[in-house]
Amino acid sequence: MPVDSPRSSVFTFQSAVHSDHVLRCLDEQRRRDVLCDVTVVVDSRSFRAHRSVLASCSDYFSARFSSHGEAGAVISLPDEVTAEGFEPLLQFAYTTKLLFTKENILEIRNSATVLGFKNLDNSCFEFLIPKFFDNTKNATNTPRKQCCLRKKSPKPENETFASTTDSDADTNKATSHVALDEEEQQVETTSKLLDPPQQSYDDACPDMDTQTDYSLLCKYRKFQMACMEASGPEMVSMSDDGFPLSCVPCTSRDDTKDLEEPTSSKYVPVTEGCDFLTSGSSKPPLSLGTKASCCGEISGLSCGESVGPKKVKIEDEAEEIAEAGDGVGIVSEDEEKVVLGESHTASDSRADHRPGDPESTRQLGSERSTIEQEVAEHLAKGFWSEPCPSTTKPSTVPPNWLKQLDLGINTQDCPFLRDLGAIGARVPDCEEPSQGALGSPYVSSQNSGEDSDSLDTEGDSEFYGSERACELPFSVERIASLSRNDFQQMLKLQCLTREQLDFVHDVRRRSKNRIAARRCRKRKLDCIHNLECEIEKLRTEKDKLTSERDRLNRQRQKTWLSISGLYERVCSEAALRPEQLQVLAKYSPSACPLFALLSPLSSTSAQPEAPLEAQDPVPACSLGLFQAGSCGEPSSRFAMECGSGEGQATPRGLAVQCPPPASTYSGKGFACSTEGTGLSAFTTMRPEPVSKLITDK
DNA sequence: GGACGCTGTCATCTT
DNA sequence: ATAAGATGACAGCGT
Repeated sequence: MPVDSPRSSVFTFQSAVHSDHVLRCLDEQRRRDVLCDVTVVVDSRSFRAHRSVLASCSDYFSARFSSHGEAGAVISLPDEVTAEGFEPLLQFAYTTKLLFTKENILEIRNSATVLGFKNLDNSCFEFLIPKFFDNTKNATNTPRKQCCLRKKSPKPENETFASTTDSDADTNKATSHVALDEEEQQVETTSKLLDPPQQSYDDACPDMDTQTDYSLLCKYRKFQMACMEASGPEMVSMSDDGFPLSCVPCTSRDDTKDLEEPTSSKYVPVTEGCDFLTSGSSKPPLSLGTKASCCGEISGLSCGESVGPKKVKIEDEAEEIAEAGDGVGIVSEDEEKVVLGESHTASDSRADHRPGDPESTRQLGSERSTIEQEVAEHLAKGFWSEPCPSTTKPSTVPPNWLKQLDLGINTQDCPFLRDLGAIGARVPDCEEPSQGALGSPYVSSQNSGEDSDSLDTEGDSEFYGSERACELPFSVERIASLSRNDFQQMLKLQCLTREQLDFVHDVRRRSKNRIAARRCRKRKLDCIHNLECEIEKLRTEKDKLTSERDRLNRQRQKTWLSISGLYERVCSEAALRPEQLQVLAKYSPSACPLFALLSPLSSTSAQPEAPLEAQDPVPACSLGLFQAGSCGEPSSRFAMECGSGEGQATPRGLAVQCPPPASTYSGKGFACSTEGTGLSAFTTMRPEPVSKLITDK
């Protein structure tokens, strides 16, 4: 039931080639070193570039340029960035194409992470790397998951990301970093100035090694808390990722399948210019690259998997991309080549689609997202609902949604439905309109006809009864994507009935909730993934510490044996009586190598009953006493007082029974320390003379 | 046919 | 007070 509300059409012209042209010119300028205003030095190699381009692509450069102003004509990148990793990124910045090989993808990924390369974040690598490397076998060889590296990615301190909330920031601030290994500490230092770019579900993508960003996950409070409890503050500090166009880190069935069948797709370097791929297989081409997704879901799709069940995923991806604003895509041309490229929207889709090919259109339609369908519907209705008389349903449109659309138009006469497959890559309203056919501009109408939410959802279908009569002059996407103010303003501009208003609000509510649910689920998955990552990391750390402890124990035993030998020797030569040794120990200055003086005793009365090996390897404190004693710290008096009575006057026994000094973990191993508890305790317990000596010192 | 995972939706709570 | 977002619970659907 059409509503006789005034309808005004707004048309948008958008050049499909302008952005490409600009980028090409910039790339050309870069190659000719024209107008380049910065030199980037990596690994002693220099790259000329434009600041604006670098800053546009990289959070790191953005921060550097903004903080250094015009000062830095030459920029040296952090050590984490290698020329091998940076060069492809630079090329990507100017061409939207990332050329990589199995050999350098890790370098690229690491560089991209450190530099906070937008649109190329982890999800892409997250999908690809596991395919390159056996994730299970080489878990330790592949770069640490993003949750552990995220901090390495610089981000301007004041930069905000959609996914970064205040609470996130607070959490990060509150996070205390435990000692990391040197590398991490180094990076961490850098990161303090330049926080990692956090691509959120709305603007980013994780990685499979998904370096999912914990700061992003901070929204997921309960999980975050659980994470923090489970792994301590370090965890948060070490995690990161945004959900850069967040691709779910291979958590879907399809991803799993991909991982399980790594040979299903081959990834080899692709020649430049191999931009968008046409399906090399016999199956109809999929214009998946259009909505550019870095996720394995879509790329997996293009790699030969059954596409039928993917419909929802495509939609999902499309919406996420829509939210993200800029997509990252793995455009698989065939199973032999892989290129990462930014979305170029509809044009690509159109290129793949075979207009007029019913089979192609049918399959495309069945795979196409509901949003795309809606867009097509709106576009179609916007132009044709009035002029087109109700006729038979076109055969080129999937019947399942023709039923819902019930457009009552002849799609053969309607270019939008006729070429429905080409519209799939449309960018949501929140962005600029997508590009039209290849090389040609297209005209879109924001004046759409009947509104509809996701056509494939159960709840929505209810609306296609009475509510379908609510012909709204804007799209569902628009309803959902507009800000509150814009939304209200748009409603004010329209003369809508109460029914329509309710419908619109309901559509908006459900649409947003749908997206929120996706985010929520993604966060859960990311949290799980991060926890797994952290577990793995902690296991590695534990192994490392265990081996370090064993090494130190061996070293301590060795030292003990060595000193014992000296003991024996000195004691036998001095032949002092125990009483003499006690007196001597009591009043000896701390600088005096007391043990050497006391050692004669050990040779006579302090022979350990059990072999040294059988004892608890020389207690830490004993070595500490030796060391400290040699430099004048503890006195024998203290050593004797500490004794529990078994070894009383025997130097070795005293040493063995002395309470171990406080041990602290320095991150590199255990170290005995008399700091704090040590020296102060000595000072307190020592007889006056010795105490005074220490104090004087 | 049941288990399982994914997704959308609703209700409720928090921000 | 309201809107938006987060999240648990539920149901439908496909595998």
